Amino acid sequence: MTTAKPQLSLYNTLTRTKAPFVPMDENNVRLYACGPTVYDFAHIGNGRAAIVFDLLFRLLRHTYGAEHVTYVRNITDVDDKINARALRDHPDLPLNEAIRKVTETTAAQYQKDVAALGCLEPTIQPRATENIAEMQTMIQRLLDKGNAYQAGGEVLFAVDSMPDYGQLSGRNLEDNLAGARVAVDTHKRNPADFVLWKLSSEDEPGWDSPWGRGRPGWHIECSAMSERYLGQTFDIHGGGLDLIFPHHENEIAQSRCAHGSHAMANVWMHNGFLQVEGQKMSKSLGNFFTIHDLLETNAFGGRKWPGEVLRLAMLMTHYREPIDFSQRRLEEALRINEKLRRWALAADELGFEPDYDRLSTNSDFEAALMDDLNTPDAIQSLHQQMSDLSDRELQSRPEHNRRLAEFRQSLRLLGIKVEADTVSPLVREQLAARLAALNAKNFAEADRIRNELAEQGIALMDYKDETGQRQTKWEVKR
RNA sequence: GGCCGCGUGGCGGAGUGGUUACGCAGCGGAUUGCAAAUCCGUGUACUCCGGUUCAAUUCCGGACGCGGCCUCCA
Repeated sequence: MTTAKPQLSLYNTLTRTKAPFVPMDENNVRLYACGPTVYDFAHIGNGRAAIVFDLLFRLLRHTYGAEHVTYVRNITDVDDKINARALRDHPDLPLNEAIRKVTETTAAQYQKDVAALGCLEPTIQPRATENIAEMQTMIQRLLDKGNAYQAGGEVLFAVDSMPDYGQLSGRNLEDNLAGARVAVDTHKRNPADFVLWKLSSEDEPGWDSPWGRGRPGWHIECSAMSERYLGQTFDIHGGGLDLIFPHHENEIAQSRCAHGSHAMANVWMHNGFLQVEGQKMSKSLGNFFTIHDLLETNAFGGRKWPGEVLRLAMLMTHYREPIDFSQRRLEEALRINEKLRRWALAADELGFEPDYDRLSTNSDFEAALMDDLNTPDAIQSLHQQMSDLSDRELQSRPEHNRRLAEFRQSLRLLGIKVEADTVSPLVREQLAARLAALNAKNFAEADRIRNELAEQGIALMDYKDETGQRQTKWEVKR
């Protein structure tokens, strides 16, 4: 009996519908996600985006083979916020040096943070500053084709030159004007026109160009880098909901006009926002948390949170829905994670190969993920699997091992990290001493040791083995 | 003002035109020297008002509430 492999379906912001995903080239499935602007620690909202597209990356690798997927996530290291931060933090250094210091340390911190959240490294992580020439080439092409013009010391994209501008966000130019919040720049032909290149003053970073020493606008880098690494048209482009307009809309405008193409990416995916304890996360409300805060400090809920718990807390909700990030939610994720860990460690003791392709996951689990990354449903399957695994009758059959391996693979596909803990030799001695006390029915001594270990965060679980001998399992509390 | 999305039991959270989601917490039980872990059992639900339908939480319309974008933003 063979069951058809579930077909991956994805919700496409461009069409506002869910549809089967058909890659342009099965041997090179291409994904681009907007990465961080490296001027400060990434916050947990950034973390959610990283996790969502990492999961998609994992799922694509699982489906098409790890070597057949290219995932590009850019690092934006040109930005006026970076300049401001450099001036503030390193007033004594020359600007370029100060900027490099800011971008390098921030980028390194970002890599560390998202790795802790269980994110794989993307295939390519290009930096804007390493792709200035590509941006200039694209800008020149847009000028040559009449989609851009120079005015007021800037090169601007002319939205009127693109008849179907606004497709992604579902808004037309009149809608935008109705809001009347678009800054009125007299040098713009249309108030919605946006900057491709702007001149830099002496004390701003800049690159020489045919239009003078300056720096690129915000949107052009993604157009240039995605073309360089993924081609003029590629499969999937992702980012946060807030990027739909103007960022992604403008990327599409630049790329399609420069290439004369019908599409920049076939599928556009956007993850939902998160709130913190029911409120919008903002520095002024004092509920702004970085990934680093959650991982390494007691700022949120008075304790540190393991990366895999944060990841699970995110995946408990479908990626397009809003999340209310709360302490209660993290506590629930922590509990679920402990349970997942126990079964995963049981599987690891049997020594299964950690190889995505060699072992299949549970089919219900996989079907859930293939349905537009329905992670809550996938987690439901994990609960079902654990429930099945604990069935005595199943445990007596060889199939139990296979099911255990499937479960382990499911967790891997989700990117939930599980690593065995270790304890010191001293703790091992205490465990042995306690077991001896138990066998001597010296419960007072046994409880004393148990309490002592509990204070170190080590929880004990007594049981009897097949021969009726007392045994103790331990667990490091997280 | 324009555009987009959401409203499910104490909490988290899928899904469906008619049948138990699931989990966390709670409660009861098994087990345990006591615990912990585990297992078994268990209550509470689909914002409101219309419409379509034999039947709506599920489709349509409206109201109310919440969030996002239109300006830097995951």
